[in-house]
Amino acid sequence: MNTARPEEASGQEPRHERRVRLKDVAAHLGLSPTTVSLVMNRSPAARGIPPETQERVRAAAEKLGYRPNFIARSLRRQRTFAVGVLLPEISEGYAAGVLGGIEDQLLQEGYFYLVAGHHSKQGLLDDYLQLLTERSVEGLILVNTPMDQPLSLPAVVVAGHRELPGVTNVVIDHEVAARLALTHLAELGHRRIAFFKGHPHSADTESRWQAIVAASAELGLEIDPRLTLQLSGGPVGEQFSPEEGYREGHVFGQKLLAVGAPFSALFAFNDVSAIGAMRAIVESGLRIPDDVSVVGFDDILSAAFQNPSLTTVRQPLHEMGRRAAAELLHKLGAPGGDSPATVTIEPTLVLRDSTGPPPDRA
Amino acid sequence: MNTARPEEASGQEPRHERRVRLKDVAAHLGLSPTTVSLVMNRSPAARGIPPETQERVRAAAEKLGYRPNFIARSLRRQRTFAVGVLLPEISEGYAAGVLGGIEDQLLQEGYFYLVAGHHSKQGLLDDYLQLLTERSVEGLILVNTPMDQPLSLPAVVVAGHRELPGVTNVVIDHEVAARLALTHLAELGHRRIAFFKGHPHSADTESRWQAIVAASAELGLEIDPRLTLQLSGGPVGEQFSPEEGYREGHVFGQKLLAVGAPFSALFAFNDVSAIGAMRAIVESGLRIPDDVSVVGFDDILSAAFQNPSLTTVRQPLHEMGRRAAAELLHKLGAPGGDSPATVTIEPTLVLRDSTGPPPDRA
DNA sequence: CTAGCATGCTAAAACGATTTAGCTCGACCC
DNA sequence: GGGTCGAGCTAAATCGTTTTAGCATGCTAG
Repeated sequence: MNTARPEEASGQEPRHERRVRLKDVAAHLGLSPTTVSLVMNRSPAARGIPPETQERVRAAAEKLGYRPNFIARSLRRQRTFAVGVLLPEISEGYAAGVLGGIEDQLLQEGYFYLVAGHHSKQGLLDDYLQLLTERSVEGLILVNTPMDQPLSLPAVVVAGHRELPGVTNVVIDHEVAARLALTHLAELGHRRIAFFKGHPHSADTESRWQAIVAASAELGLEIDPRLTLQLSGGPVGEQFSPEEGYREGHVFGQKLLAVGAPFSALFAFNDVSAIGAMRAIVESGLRIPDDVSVVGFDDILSAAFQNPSLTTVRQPLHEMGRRAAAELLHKLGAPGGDSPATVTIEPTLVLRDSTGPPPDRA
Repeated sequence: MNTARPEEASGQEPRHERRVRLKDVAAHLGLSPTTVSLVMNRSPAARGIPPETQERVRAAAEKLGYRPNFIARSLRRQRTFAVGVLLPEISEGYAAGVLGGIEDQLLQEGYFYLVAGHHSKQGLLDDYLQLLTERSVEGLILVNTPMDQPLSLPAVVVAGHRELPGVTNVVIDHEVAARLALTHLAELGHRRIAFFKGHPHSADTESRWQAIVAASAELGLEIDPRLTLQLSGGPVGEQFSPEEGYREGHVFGQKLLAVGAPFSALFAFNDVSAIGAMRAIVESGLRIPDDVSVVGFDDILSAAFQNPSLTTVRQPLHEMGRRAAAELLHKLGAPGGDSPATVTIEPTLVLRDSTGPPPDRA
């Protein structure tokens, strides 16, 4: 019935009561905002404030439910503790895996991040880069995102095409990947191995292929050009969707069988094409792994669910994201410090049921 | 080492030149910051400023490369154009799909978002809720995230357990889902259908099962309790990983076959358990779909890659994320306005090769 | 007695915008 | 000649912090 109090007056709607500000705490204590700020931030300058007062301040802050306004603080300190992440799109599988790792690492270190999916459109990419800068992100992580201009912020690139001055690249160790897969096949006894090469526009294609060539030489395996098929990858700049990759794998599997040159194993460029090829192989009446062994690359979820389950080189996407974030935070913490140009991540071989010894030669 | 001219002193490293501020543009033109601000924001109050001056201002801003500082603007306007997203973790598949939709919608409308993965830990959830609030997000989207306390911000929940006052729930239309799947099976001629019920702690379990019961009645199908298996789902509060779900599906498929009661179709709770069950079915010597038809739920990527490919009820995750974001933006735009308590999204049935007519009865 | 020095605080200026409330000047009216 | 009006601006407050530079006050030392 008391109408004097404003919060009573608007009693109908439970209005958002205003957030408690530093100033409110100060007023409540009869102290200055400065003092409260110093205490709350455990600033070294709070040396001069007696423990008793400090305790009073903290108690009041707690009691009033004071929470500092991060925006105001950011403005004043010129630090946002936020980084920007640019990627083609989240649902892509690859990017989502990496993003998960980025997320873990950043939040753990008290940072947040803003994500923008540019859908492989240059215009959007430029716009979002602009917007992120306006929002004062402190650094950038680019996932699977081609970039030609030099960046005005500290940056780390995951699966990037080219080298950019000052930016760190996080890449999978293709040497190890090739050696793992081919050693496994060679030890099983395979000598004639077919390959799917990656799309010419994919970042990983070239280095992976070189690693395969090197590892083959090391192991004394010969590469038969007739058994080396290059996936097309669709229109420049766009990525194949997984379904398209699967279809292409299916078609290329059929092509491979049609070549006529004998082979007992296939090392595909990625899991989706491997899975597509498996379908073609099974359809042709051959059995996996009895007649043909198949090794994929990536270790997507479906790889484990295949029948037979797919042996594959696992890209630790989460770990790659984690490292990318860690590397960026390092740059932010030590500007001008020593940042590696490249961080290589070790893949692992996941042994499943799609590989086995080659059939006995008649 | 401090010399007179700072920018000369650090000449070695091409230091970040300071961002151009509003004040700089104003000074450059001999105008006041006020004027420049009015013009740049096309404020109605800029009515009084002659077009010629406006043009001068815009030209100068362009020339100097002026970009407003979003932080400062946020502080003054008390708007951040940012929302917070809480989810268990990004790589989970479900959440990543929804996040993709959220992302599309929000960026399109000029918002950004901050994501926090709480890994199903209450402590982390509370902390991140706090942190997001401190960062002044304007609203929240909770994906697959149980929440008991009422929230202090406008919020939309995707796949939430309970109803919260004032928050909008985005849910799949289970009625439609059940009808789609069961009608399909009934039309093929199936009468004896087995079911996997969801984990007791999953948000969707109860409503989906009720919908199944209702649809069965409608279609004159009888539900045999012996053919109704409830998945366990592991420890309370934790989610099964996909691999575990797959293994559970495999085990439950075996159980189902061991029951001895005849059935010609299985409607699983999700794709991973369906895929696991398919493996058990094939291993037992039965053929899919000749002997047993299988319908999944979700349409994960692997569903299309199975052999045979899996007929499933597709949850349009992207669309659900989009709608959630749209609904939140609506709330933000019209506070106190009319927000539906529930938004239901229509699933679709994806026909593939795991369903067919039942075997002829002898 | 006074300079010097802790001690315990605070005033005020940032940070970079937006926004409210005018201010100045000339033209026009009566 | 004084008042009014509109045109074209601007001063200053504000958002909520942090941080620099001091200001009182009382004690001690010389």
